[in-house]
Amino acid sequence: MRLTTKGRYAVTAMLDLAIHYEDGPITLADISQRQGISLSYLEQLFAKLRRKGLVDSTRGPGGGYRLSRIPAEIPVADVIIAVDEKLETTRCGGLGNCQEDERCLTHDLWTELSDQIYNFLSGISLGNLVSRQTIQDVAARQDGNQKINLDTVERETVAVS
Amino acid sequence: MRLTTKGRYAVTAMLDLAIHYEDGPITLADISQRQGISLSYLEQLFAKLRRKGLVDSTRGPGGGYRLSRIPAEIPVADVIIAVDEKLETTRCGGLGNCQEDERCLTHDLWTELSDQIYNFLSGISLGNLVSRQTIQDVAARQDGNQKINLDTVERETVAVS
DNA sequence: ACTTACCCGAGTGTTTTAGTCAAGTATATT
DNA sequence: AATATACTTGACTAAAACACTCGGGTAAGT
Ligand code: FES
Ligand code: FES
Repeated sequence: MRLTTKGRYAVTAMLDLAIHYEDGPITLADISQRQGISLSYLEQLFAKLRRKGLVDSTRGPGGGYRLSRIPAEIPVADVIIAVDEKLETTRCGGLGNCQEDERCLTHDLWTELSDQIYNFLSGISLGNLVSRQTIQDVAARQDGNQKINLDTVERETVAVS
Repeated sequence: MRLTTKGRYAVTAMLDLAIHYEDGPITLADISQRQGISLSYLEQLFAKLRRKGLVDSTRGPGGGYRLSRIPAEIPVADVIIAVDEKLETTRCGGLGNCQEDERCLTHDLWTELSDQIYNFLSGISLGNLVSRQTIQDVAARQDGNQKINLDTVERETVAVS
């Protein structure tokens, strides 16, 4: 298994989408600002999320991304797998052939661990996360900061023009 | 979290030691042969395992490594941590500061996942693994192959001399 | 027309991985 | 004492993975 920023960013971005689920399409620029993830990198991630059918996109002004299903129906595991991170800890990829085509000593252990991880992450949906108080708190802080940042930008823009 | 061959090899090697726990010191050459792990790489891993006090070493002919405690008292988690693989899935390393010194949206999720993984791997000891039938089967196969390989080497040596 | 915002592929510096290699030290056997 | 065994240490490296960036495109709204 490897859980890197790719998988973490994907879940973070999808969770942002879940939090603002009622607000219509959300632009990547918004997510980038709120979550502190580079816009170009987000584009890369959302290309995969779209291909896997987890999000729908609308182009042009007023466009953006939205979840293809309600948040409660999107397990975290699906998001991570969509961006190509495997929740697999075996060396053989489940084939049981990593020692000269036969199973190695620890194959069963890693298989059990993988199941454990997969079960945990499929048991938690985006909707589940959104309803948590601690996450609402962070979201509120981010929306506040974003507003402040926008105000600043606006003021600066005015000052320049 | 990253679970790579380093961690997997460490557990495999330690399990080999646990299986042959009653046979006195085991040489890295034996483990290398049975488990198909490069000798030099094993040396690197065992340097860490020794520093962390998981194995004891004896030098010279008849020497080798042995577990410092009985297999039942060595959890798999300890072995993985000993070779520097972190069972941590947060980006912040548990500090809760990965978004401009504040906690990010997904911090709690990764913390729970880390706990889940840690609990699973500390609940399983080398002794526990040794007692499993599937693992005994693999071990038996390996001992068989090793004997065959040794016979071959012996025959070849005789043939050459 | 013009702006917004998604779409796509290629490229790139840095870090990690998965080892190797060489030289040295302690111990046991002959 | 000589020799072989086996642990000990440190430095080194090719190749892969990571975490992005850049540049140009296309569709939709106003
Ligand atoms: S991990 Fe599956 S055979 Fe080794
Ligand atoms: S993972 Fe801990 S703050 Fe982001």
